[in-house]
Amino acid sequence: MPDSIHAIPEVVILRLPLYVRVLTQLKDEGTEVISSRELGDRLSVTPAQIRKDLSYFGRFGKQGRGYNVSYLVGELRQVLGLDRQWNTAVIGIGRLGRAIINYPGFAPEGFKVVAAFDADPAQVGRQFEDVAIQSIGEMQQTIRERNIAIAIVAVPAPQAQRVISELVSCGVKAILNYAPIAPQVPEDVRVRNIDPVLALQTMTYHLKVRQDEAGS
Amino acid sequence: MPDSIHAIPEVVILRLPLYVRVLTQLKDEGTEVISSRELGDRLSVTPAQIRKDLSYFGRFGKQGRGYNVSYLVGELRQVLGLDRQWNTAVIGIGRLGRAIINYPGFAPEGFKVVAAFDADPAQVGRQFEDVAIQSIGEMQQTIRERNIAIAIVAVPAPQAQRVISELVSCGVKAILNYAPIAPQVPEDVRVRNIDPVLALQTMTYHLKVRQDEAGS
DNA sequence: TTTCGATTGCGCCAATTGTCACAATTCTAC
DNA sequence: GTAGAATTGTGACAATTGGCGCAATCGAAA
Repeated sequence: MPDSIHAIPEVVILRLPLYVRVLTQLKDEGTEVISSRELGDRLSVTPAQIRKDLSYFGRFGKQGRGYNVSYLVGELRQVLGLDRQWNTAVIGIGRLGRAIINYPGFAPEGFKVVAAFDADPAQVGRQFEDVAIQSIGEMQQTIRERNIAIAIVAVPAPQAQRVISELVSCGVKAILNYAPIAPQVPEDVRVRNIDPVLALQTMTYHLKVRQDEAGS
Repeated sequence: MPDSIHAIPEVVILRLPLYVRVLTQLKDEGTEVISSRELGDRLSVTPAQIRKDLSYFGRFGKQGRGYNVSYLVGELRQVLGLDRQWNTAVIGIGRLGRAIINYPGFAPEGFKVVAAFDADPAQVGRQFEDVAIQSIGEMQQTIRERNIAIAIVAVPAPQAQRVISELVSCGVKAILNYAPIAPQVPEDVRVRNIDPVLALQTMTYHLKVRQDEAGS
């Protein structure tokens, strides 16, 4: 159990899915073996970093040869818990929420939307892609019954913190948040924010420097 | 010019938009002054980190009092280059691309979609929200003419790297990528990826640990 | 077999990033 | 005016993260 000796840095966990993605692609292309150098080239990271990241979880490579792609991707999927299905619920069934329910990219990766909730009584009872919309009041019970571990929040910003707090009190420990806010949650709850505006705003700083230089 | 002495860590740039967002909200709520402690509480960051981050760009606070919200948000917007309009182009006008063009959240923040491109000739010429779809071949010229600094990529994964490389050769230095790939770009080009599956996959690791513990 | 080029895993060090703690300063209240 | 409470900005330190370099090992080729 090599992963129980030292705590694993969170940044490492954040990189593993990237490795999985590229390795899966390599596997589909028929590549059987890959070195940390080649993998690093594909991901724009140093080979040393890849080797170190992987070494937190085991010894997957062979000296002089590299990593067996199928084997490594399998091990990493297991490490990340991607070897099972995860049930999710979508909260907020507006344009965005409907798009999320219809998004075909989740299911093949093991993420299944099994419930949907909306505050608007007019929406309750409607059906999208096998999923019937329920009222917010039914959330706690459904989350328990359907073993929902991950919530996807797509409500308008003003309601987002309230909804997230409610999810937390339902025992949800992982939230994918599409609302443009900085949610406050207990530290044992993980939140990932999807926020294109924020992403754009982190790039303009560098563009500005460039633009200002050109102007002077 | 306090920001010219030391290079500013990239992580700091990544946090600034968060500060801007919360400060803007505070401003709207009528808060005039805020301390680093209160701001830190809202963002789940230590006060020291906020003070240090801000200190890279100037001295915005007053001892014994805190930061004037309006003033600080204005300064930070200027630092980030959010005090101007940024023209963007969307490439790939499928379901996702159309949703991006119609998304009402960009314009208020100064990001304007002024062009749209698609490889499918049947799409070319159609109009969405003031924006006429052009062929990929017209990209270079339009990017120059319309002063487009940021590209938003919403093409299917298999085409994404090719499109991104083409954008790079058109001189684009900032790309918001919705395709589930790890794009390779020169180091002077910035890419931010929007990828909900990847975000979910970074959370399951912790859920798995919890689940496994419960099982044993 | 033996040799040789390739590549891993990891100890150790370097670089980066975060936090502490405190002097300096501001505001308020009396 | 003065005292005291609050809070910034920053230098010094601590913690975290990344990368180098090399012994160990693998596979191929002769």
